[in-house]
Amino acid sequence: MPHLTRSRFRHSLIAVKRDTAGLLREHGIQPSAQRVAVGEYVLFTDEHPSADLVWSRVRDNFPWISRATVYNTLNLFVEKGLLKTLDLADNAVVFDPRVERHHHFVDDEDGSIHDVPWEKVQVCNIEGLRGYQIRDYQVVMHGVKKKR
Amino acid sequence: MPHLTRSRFRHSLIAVKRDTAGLLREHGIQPSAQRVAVGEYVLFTDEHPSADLVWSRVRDNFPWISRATVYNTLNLFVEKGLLKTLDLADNAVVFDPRVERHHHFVDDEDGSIHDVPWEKVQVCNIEGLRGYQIRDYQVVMHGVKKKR
DNA sequence: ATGGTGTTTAGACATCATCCAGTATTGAAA
DNA sequence: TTTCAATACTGGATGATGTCTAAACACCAT
Repeated sequence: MPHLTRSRFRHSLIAVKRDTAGLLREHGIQPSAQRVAVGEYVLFTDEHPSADLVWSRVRDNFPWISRATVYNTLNLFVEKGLLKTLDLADNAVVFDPRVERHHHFVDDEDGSIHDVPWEKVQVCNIEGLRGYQIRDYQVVMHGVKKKR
Repeated sequence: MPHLTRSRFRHSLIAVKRDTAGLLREHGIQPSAQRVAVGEYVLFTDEHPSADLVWSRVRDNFPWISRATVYNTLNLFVEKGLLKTLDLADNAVVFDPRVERHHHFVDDEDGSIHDVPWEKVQVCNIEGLRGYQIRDYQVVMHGVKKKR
């Protein structure tokens, strides 16, 4: 299961920063300076950023990068399987570097999005649905984080 | 269960068209001509329209209605519980007059959205999730409609 | 008629995302 | 190392989506 392995690898902080370029190359992407800069942020964040948030974050270290490049790069990463897009709330697309299956919880107070591991929740009878060829599915939950 | 009853009522074609105004009034909305025109389309459609599609559809019968009025009316309907918004795909908010719980299937080929009845699919162990206070949830499926 | 409340309107504005044409960079071949 | 073709980057234009505002309008009670 290459995806799971890849993901675990990416999330182990030690091996990560120094090899973003290699990661891009493995996915058939020429690692330009701009793409590495975008990748170093977006492939390792868990804040589910919008495209413009990515732009803003990357400019902290790379002030001259253009908006079009960030959008192009994000779309390229999605096409090559490094990112997924989520359409969950706020009529804004956000990006998620966890490409393996998981569910999502949306905090309606602050709009934050949280990953819920695939095993925590089960969906039953979905194979029995007539008329649809299901390629992917997830549970989307809305609510608020518990105070504790 | 007032919601289910209300919904079934609304979807029974006979009782419907002649009483959109009454329906609005029951929900605390002054039924102006524009609001009734919007309601007669959006409260009985199953095509999950975006705001601008609503505008376009309503203008067929009501050519002088303004865009702002359609947006205002849709937001008012959501606030008063006649509609729900969905953020499922295509970075555009769409509206759904089925306010009772149900799931959604998104056709990735043509972008169409289909309602899946609540009973067809079950979600297990969702109450056991720690850290989240869940107010609402649904299963979102992606794929293609079966040819048949 | 008058005034008050609430609604509608057109257009301005803001944001999100893509497209385009010119420029720069890169990698491979000579 | 130089050249060239392919690829990538850039700023600005464009389009789509959504909100806001101020003025006009409609309706109702006085």
